[in-house]
Amino acid sequence: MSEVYNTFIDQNILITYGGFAKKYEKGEIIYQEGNTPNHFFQVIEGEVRVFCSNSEGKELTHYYASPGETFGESQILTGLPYTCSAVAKTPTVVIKISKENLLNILKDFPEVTRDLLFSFAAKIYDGASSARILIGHTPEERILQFLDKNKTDKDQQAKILVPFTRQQIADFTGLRVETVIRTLIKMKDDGVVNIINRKLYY
Amino acid sequence: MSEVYNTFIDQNILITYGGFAKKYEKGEIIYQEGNTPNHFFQVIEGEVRVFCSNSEGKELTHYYASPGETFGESQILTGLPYTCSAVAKTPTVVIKISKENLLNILKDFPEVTRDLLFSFAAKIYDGASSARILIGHTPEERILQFLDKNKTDKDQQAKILVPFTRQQIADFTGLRVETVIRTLIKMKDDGVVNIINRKLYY
DNA sequence: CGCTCGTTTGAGAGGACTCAAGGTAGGTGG
DNA sequence: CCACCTACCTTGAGTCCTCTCAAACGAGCG
Repeated sequence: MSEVYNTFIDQNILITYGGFAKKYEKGEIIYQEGNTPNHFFQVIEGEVRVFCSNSEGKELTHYYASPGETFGESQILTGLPYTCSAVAKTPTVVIKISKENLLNILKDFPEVTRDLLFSFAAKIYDGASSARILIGHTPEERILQFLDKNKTDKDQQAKILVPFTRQQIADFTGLRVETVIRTLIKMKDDGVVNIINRKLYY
Repeated sequence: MSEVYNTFIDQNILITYGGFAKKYEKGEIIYQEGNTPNHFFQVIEGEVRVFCSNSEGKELTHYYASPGETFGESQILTGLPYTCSAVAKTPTVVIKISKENLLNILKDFPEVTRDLLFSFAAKIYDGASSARILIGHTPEERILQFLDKNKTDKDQQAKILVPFTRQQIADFTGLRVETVIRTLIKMKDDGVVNIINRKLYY
């Protein structure tokens, strides 16, 4: 997710309005493509991977939700079935709250609605950036888009460590691992990235 | 866009708070990739195409904004530069309002904020669906995703006219026109779609 | 009729994917 | 301290299929 608006709903409010915490083991499914949405989720601890998969079982990562971030918001509000799955990447604690209770919060706390609106705007922006990644038909172009999107400090001249494995980059860009590896090597030769001891710097 | 939440802001409120109408000719650029966002837009008349392009100049359509729909919301709220361009597809009238004025509306009208929140949720959902289209590595899979997404009545058994040209489908799916055409012909032979007099039915 | 836009067909090349196998690092347990 | 295991990274060869470029056809419109 974009780091600009990392807004979230006050935990106390969530609990007061019927929200409850739930723990998930690593790898446990929180919800699955096709399911009917019942809850709004906010991460307290751990990390959640939200992704969708195509017919061949290839998976595209949409984003990782970290503590403080929400996920599954668009589905709970639209009521449309999940088009993505959410899986705990690490042992994770989330607060779940039903749609009805969430709507009560929105009614009683205009500032929460406002915060959420900004958070949603960031998600839309993020989604559009993801689409940008997926159209670049050159692997290099896709990877570059991905790296740029995830570069926290855009002005940083020095190359910094990219905290993703080749496989994760592949899952974000819709490429195969082998293609990512081969392309990164080419990019290293061109001086675009550094690879030191298998670690990637950009 | 998804048709579920076609919410928009009351025109009178927009005008009262400093919004103003502006006319664009067909093909005129409303904003461009890289620009700094200054306004929030709502379509009154006509149709606006929002798209981004890659280095080769290939364009990916994100969505068409019809009367009543908003666009460029995520950028005005996040303040991040445009990653897409918006162009009037037909002669178009939009209402523009500055960020400052928009924020005043949000402050004074909680229900507008709420409506916008739902509208944003639909946009996020829509964006995720677009990503789904782009990962299908078979052209048929991509086109099918696209057709399903745009099928208004999901339960409709009879095939209905698809109101998009081959080129438009190509721009939505990230494929080339020729590929779309060849794939559609194959899909016709398989009975998935109908093509009568060059018109596509699904 | 002539223009324009959309559709269609053909032939060819490039490149990402696929499958298969091997290499490397970091962590765990004896 | 070493052997093992697992997850990640790397390399190779071959196939398939989309893109590319080029050309032409069809329909709608003034």
